[in-house]
Amino acid sequence: MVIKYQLIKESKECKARLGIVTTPHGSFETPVFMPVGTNATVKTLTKEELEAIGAEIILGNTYHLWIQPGNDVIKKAGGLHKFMNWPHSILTDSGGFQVFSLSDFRKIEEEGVIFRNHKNGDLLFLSPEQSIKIQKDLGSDIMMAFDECPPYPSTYEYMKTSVERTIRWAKRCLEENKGNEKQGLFAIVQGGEYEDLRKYCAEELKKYDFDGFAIGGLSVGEPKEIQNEVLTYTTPLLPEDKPRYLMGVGTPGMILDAVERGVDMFDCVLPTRIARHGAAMTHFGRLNMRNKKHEYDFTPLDSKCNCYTCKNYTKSYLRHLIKADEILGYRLLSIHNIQFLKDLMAEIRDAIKNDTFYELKERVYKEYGIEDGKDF
RNA sequence: GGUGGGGUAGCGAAGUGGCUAAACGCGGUGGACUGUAAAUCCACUCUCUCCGAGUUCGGCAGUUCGAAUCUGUCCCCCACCA
Repeated sequence: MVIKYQLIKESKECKARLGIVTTPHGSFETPVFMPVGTNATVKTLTKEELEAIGAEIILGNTYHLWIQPGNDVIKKAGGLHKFMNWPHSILTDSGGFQVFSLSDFRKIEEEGVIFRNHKNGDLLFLSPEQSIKIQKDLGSDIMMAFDECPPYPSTYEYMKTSVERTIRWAKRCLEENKGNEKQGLFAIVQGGEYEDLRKYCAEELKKYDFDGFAIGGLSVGEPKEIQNEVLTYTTPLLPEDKPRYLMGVGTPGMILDAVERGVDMFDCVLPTRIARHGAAMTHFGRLNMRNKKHEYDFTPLDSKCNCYTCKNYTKSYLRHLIKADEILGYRLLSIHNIQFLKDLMAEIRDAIKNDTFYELKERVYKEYGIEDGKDF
């Protein structure tokens, strides 16, 4: 296996687990949060800043890099690591999510998906083989299988058809990747809110030699209870000796819920996106830095945070930067928000180690003001 | 002093007889954001006892059923000429 997973400890309290994932570009402890860097950049941040935060693995995106600058450019640059100057691990999403999120126009066929370039309207065709070819050019450590991410809600009939196709596509990805000793490949379990379909999908995918397993099709607008329910019955179906990745989840409450059910890896655009929208994630809940109440507040963003931003700047200054639309404001908030989640993950790992997970979960829910249906 | 142009909500700026409490932009205030078409999007932004009502478009006086829009006059600003 290109990707190694070492299980360090299972929680005595719940399904949470502590592990170490090793890729060709390094290893990191899990549960882990992976910042999203779609366009070969974690928006606004440099490699040094990400390293200072302690990020060990980031995401890139097949679809976006395929249409710009083009996988050939990145291949010639020596791969995505060299291209973007990130010597640590990279996971690339397959483009499957863009089929879901991007286009009004798309036609899903057995062979692949026809859809339109969101920048210039060009007709594009993405298939499992094409996605893997691009990801090979990118040279990511972990590639994702090309899947279909069906919307919520979808009918059982549709979901069944979709899941069966996603399984066939996963096998084609595996076939296309045969002999690749440098990159790992994760399969994606779909099935929506239908337990038997999730089970079927997981059982089928488990038969093949994937390096890890993701749970997809969640965080697409379904209620939190459904997400938890799906995780409760899906995660135990996944191999214990491989990493488990919940795609697209990144609010503190949902991360805790998912870790509790045995998930190891997370990614989410939330910290970087809301930073650019002027919001900070703090131990006291979400702060909208545009708000007037921060005008004369000369204390740090988050008194419990030791990030670069909190060590050096005040709320008043950050509010000023955001209101003045100064780039530095968005950068400083991005640094803080990623650090915030990074630190939360460290706390989670400690809590698993010490079997104090529920204590932590309760505290975080209370401190962050997480309530039913409202998570950050 | 003369000639021309102009004074509209916090600012800029449309509107030139009824459909106008008045487009739009900025600013202001709040909200949203989940495998990134997102430094984006949404709402509110004259006053009030806010379903409804009341005062507005430099001031005053008129014309009219009805005026930000027409007339007179006064005040102020800008440009050019003396």
